[in-house]
Amino acid sequence: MTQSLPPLNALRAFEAAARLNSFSAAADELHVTHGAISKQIRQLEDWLGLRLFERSGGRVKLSETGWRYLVQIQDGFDIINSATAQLREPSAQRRLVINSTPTLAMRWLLPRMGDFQRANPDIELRIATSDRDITRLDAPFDIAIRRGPGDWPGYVSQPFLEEWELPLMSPALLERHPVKKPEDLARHTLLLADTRPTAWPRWLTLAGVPELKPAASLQFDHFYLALQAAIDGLGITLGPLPMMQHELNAGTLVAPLPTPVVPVRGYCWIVPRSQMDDAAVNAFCNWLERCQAPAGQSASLPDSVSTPGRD
Amino acid sequence: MTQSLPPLNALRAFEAAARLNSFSAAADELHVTHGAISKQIRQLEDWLGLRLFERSGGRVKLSETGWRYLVQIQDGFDIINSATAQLREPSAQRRLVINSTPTLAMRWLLPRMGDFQRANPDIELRIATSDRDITRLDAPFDIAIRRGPGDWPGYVSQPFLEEWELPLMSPALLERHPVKKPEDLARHTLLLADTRPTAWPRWLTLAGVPELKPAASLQFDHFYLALQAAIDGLGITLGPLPMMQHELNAGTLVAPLPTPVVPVRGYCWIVPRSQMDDAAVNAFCNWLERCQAPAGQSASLPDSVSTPGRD
DNA sequence: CAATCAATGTGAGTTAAACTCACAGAACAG
DNA sequence: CTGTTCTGTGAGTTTAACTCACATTGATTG
Repeated sequence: MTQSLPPLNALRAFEAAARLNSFSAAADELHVTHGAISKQIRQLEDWLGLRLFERSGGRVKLSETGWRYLVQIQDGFDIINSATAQLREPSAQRRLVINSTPTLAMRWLLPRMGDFQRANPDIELRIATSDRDITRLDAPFDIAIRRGPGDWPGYVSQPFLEEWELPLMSPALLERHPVKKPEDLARHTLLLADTRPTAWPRWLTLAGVPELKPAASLQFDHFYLALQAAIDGLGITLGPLPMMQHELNAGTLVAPLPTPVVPVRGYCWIVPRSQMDDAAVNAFCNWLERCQAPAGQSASLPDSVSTPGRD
Repeated sequence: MTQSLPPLNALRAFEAAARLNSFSAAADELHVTHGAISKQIRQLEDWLGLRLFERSGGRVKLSETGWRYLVQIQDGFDIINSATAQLREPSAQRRLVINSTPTLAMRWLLPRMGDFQRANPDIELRIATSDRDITRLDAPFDIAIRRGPGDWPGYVSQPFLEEWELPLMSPALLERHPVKKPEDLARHTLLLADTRPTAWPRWLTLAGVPELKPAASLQFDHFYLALQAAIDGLGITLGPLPMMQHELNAGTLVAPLPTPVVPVRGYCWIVPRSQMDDAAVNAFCNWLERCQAPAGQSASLPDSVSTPGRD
């Protein structure tokens, strides 16, 4: 957490000077003397053990290192700043705010949400997306959706969707570069996502090829991009079922290797305990629980994928 | 920026005490006395003009307000913390890092990226997504893609994709609720995205119905979700062309009202000046510039959309 | 060229924030 | 009841932040 924070006041002086590219302008902004700024920045540089500014002839120029540092800490200060501003001006919230992981929103919620809209025309929604742990969210929400089960004190949560993973790719790619056994993946581009760092290593291990090196890899920060890349034929992703069942049924994606099918954590809705009496919240959660896809729809698989017992 | 930051040292004491739910534990962690923590938190509360903890009988309990504040400022501190840690341990980067807006990644880059892969099999990519201004990014990148033109000192930028907007919806929704003139939008759900706050007001104004109120609205933090919601038949979004031309051609989406077509800022690639000699960077930028869709493909429009002069 | 200006650097001194210490009060457990 | 643990607070101490005045440097101007 805060175990190795630099001197914060000095950091503040640095941010201003770096942004303004001028110690005296920073001094003006912070209502101190230029000498104070000069010293604070020196202090910070000494603390860090490196130079953040290049100095020449009574002028300073932000170094490359300093610039990289600036763009990062600015975010930190901005967040603190806006958190503080929000604290001072309470905002009224009128619509149901759902905070979902992006992939689940794209591939599970939106395709089915027409049903919710028709059943609840008086409930307006806002969908915000994040992979963050709910305790780390910037904005309040009525319902969050995350992988679970999890430990969320002060919240009520309930699983509503299970998940297991297996390789998915586009039919066109499969036709161009057939995949009949796990070893064939070595000739492919694997699609990786920051949010699921252990997915491929785990699958490859269970498939008996832990040392397999792909021909190439394409990295994404979010999984929904990896899924879209698979649909666009860029490579092979580990795909979640039943979330992608619709794409399998439609033939947009195929599962070339039906085993191993790796069970992973599913999804839970998470609601602040204080919101549990809200009718709209309850309507949405009930709807989530009723969304499970019918079992055993595997017509488009090369072989029949055994779907683990769900009845 | 940093104009209204609370006393940072006090804030740090608050974060520790709130996280640990104990002033004395916070004192231990920060290597000060409990009295110091008590006073710092008092100072912060006075500065803010509100109570962050509920006190009873020599015990403290984080208030609801305090909790909301905690989860937000923790992010800020975490960012500063990890920026500082990164500064101290340089990390080697090996692949071309593209930082794109999510919508452009999903709808323009990924569908075409197979071409880039085939032409450049030795260039591995990482796609990160963000709507932030490039000066506010957490992580370094080789190439950023943002709406432009913009003012990016220290960078080289080049427009590569123009854009204009008009309403898009799914054919199924159009059939269910026909749209023949702008006023008909009043019976529909409009899809809104934080990243394009003025899009609908501007379009409605140009369409001559500035006061139009939709039957409902569905809000998203990101535009790519609004586009997916339109494809899933949840409502009408303002859709960008030529980005969504493929969906129009395929009949996944239709444009019920061909005018007004609103020109908006297009996209530029943005590269740090220091990276301009990199062959991989140049290959990607050149590819971006060659990606323009062929002009005049409007077979799926109810009426022929006049595509502004592009030849 | 010299003079001027604007910028940062720095030592000594001053001020204000941060902190300690010791005592106080409250709640809980045994 | 006593002992323990926790936060609260006034007085005093320490330290970080700051000012002030002078110094240095490079750019600009005449």
